[in-house]
Amino acid sequence: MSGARRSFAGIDCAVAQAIEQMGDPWILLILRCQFQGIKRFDDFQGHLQISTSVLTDRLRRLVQAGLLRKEQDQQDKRGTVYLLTEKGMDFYPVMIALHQWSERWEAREDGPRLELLDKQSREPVRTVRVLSQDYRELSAKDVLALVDDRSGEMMQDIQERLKRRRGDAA
Amino acid sequence: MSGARRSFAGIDCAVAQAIEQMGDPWILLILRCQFQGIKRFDDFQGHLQISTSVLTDRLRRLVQAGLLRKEQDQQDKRGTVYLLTEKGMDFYPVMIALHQWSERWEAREDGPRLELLDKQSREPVRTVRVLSQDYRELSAKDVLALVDDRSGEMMQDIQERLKRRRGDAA
DNA sequence: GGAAATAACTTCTTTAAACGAAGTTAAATT
DNA sequence: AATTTAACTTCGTTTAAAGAAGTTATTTCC
Repeated sequence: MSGARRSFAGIDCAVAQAIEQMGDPWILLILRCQFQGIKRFDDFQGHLQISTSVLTDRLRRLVQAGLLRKEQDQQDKRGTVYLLTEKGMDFYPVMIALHQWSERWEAREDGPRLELLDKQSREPVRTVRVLSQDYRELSAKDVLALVDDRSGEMMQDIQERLKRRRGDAA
Repeated sequence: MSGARRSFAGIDCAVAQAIEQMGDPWILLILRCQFQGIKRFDDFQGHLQISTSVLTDRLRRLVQAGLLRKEQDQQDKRGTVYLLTEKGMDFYPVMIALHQWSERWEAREDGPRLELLDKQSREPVRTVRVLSQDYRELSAKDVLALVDDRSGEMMQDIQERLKRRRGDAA
């Protein structure tokens, strides 16, 4: 981004918070590499063709956000390894959901690039979905997003706008 | 982004493709609004405090990418409604996974901002996870990412790098 | 043990895309 | 007919991204 890089920190919404940290192409690509087992500065660079200054910046941000931690490489003391924290590993469902969405809608004609198999059973993993307690697949229209009373004006503002439009319109 | 806006289109990887389209804060925030039922230009602007030029651009991109479609508002013929396509609706699991991840790691001290309930049962939706066929929760280390033979050099390059490092190191 | 190589950065300059503000067009309400 | 409103477009400025070159501290090679 440029102009004046906006902050979404003020928006009282979990997704906006997440986007504040993760809504950057390089951040997401670096994390994707992590899930493939890439841990070192040079390997990120070799794979992603990212400039050193940007890579440094994004790794720093990821460490600051608590998704990665820095450690000295035990094999080569010069080296540094960037390892996923629990918070970082917990991002895995988002990454896989993104991967599967992309495979569904931007698929190459000659089949999937990458198959994700459960190591234990050797079967493909399930498609990541929003599920009910009894495992029904839910779409957006099946889900009620209940705004908590304590929420800021932001969320309630939306609901009022929509109410006004539906009710008073025409 | 600036300098020279990088394209990830060349990277032969589903996630990179997805990030090419969706790895932008405004794109994600607009889509989040969509899932909340916001459909009109002014409502996006009122909610997100996004400048008109950027909003125009991002809506255009979303239409071009096939996640939204433009239609004339039936109530007010001046108006335009932006509606989710099937591809757009299919992004829902990614959004909810992101939401839940954020609630887990950036939670406010006074509880969740938004509760997601299954309309049918009124119970909370399940946490979005990567699941095996028999519904075991899988983390990254439980999943084998099998690279297809037909994949480009990119993916295989990673595997070779890692092999070399493990094998020939020390 | 000294020289060359390598890992992981910093610093610097250039560039172009993103941002915000103000202006525009066309439809609808008064 | 005049005013308001929706949905943009245009324009100038800002600023982060890219890329190249330089830096420091190990480590391997001879």
